[in-house]
Amino acid sequence: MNDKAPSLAPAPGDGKRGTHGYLGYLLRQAATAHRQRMEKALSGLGLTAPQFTVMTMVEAYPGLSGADLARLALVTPQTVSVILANLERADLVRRTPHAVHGRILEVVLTEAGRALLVDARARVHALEPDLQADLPPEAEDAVRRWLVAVAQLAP
Amino acid sequence: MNDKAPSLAPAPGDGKRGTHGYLGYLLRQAATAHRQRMEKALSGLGLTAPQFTVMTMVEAYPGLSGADLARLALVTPQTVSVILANLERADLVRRTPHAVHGRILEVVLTEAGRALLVDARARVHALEPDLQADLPPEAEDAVRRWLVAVAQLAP
DNA sequence: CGGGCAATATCAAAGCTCGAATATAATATC
DNA sequence: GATATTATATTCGAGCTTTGATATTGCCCG
Repeated sequence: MNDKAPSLAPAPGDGKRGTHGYLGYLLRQAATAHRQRMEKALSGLGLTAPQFTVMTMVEAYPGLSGADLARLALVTPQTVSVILANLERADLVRRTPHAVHGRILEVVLTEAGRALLVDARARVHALEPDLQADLPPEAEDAVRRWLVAVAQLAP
Repeated sequence: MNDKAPSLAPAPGDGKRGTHGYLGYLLRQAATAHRQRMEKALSGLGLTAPQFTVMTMVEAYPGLSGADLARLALVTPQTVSVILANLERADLVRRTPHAVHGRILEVVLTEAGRALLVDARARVHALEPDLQADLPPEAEDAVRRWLVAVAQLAP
C-alpha cells in the first residue's frame, strides 16, 4: 500500500548532506549539531549555550561593555542585552553603571557566576575531544585556518 | 585613538579567536558569520535563512512531511511548523493532507515559491566561492570530511 | 478485535536573534 | 561655547529554536 514512498530524504553524510554538498550547508549542519550537543551538556545547569558563551567572555575580559561583548560574540548589542538581563536576573553577572565614561555599563561575573562557570566549562570542554577524533594534525590545522578565514570574510 | 585601558578584546583571528581557540568556538564563530552574510543576501527578498533552507529542501524532496523536514534540517518539528506556517502565510508553500496517511501533511512549493527560490538561490550561491577562497583542494577535502563527521557525531 | 505504542502535528512558554527606532553621553568640529 | 557626530544602551516587533504537553492517526500484537 505504501507505494508512495516519498521518504527519499538522505541521512547526514549521504547525498548533498555529505562531502559533495555546499560548504555553507555543511557548515550550518555541523554547527547546529554541535550547538545541540552543547545545549544538552549544559541543560542540567539551567544554562543556555549563548549564556555560557557570554559568561566565558566576561570572565576572560572583565569590565567590558555590552557593545564590546556583542562584537566579541558576533551578535548585535540587542542580543547581548537580552542575555545579560537574563544572567543578571539569575545573579550570575553584575552590571555597574559607573566607569569614567558615564554611558558604559561594566559587566563582571558574580561569585555564583564564577562557581557555575567552572562546572559549565568542564562539561563543554568535554565535548572538544570528539571534534578532534580521527583528525590528523595537518588536517586539523587546515580546518582551524579555514574556520578563522570564514569568520574574517567581508560582511 | 582607542587607548581605553579595559578594552583588550581581541578581533577575530587574534588570541583565542584565532587558530589556537577551541574548535567548538571557532565553529560557532564561522557559522555565525556566514549565517549573517546569508541573512543579508536574502533580506531584500523578505526571506530569512531558515526559510530559505526549508524551501530548498521542499524543492529537493517534494511531498515530505514536516517531521521529515525537521530531521533533514537538524531542528525540531515545532521549529519547522513555525517556519512552514510563515511560508504558507506568504503563499510560498502549500500543505495538503496526505490521501493515505491521514495525519501527514505533504508540503510543496507554490508557483510564487518556486519563482522566489530561483532568485534566493542565486544570491546564496554567490556566497559560496568566498568560502573556498585560498583553500587548496586537499585542504578543502579535509574541511568537508571534518564538517560531515562533526554533524554525524553521537547526539 | 482492541489496547498499546509510535509517529505526526500543534499549542504554550522561555530564550535567542535581528532590524528599526529612541534616548543619552562622550567626542569632534566649527 | 554650540552643534554635529559617534558610541552606548534600551525598547519594540518579528522570527527562530527548544522543551514540555496534548490530540490525533496509523500500526503492531496479543
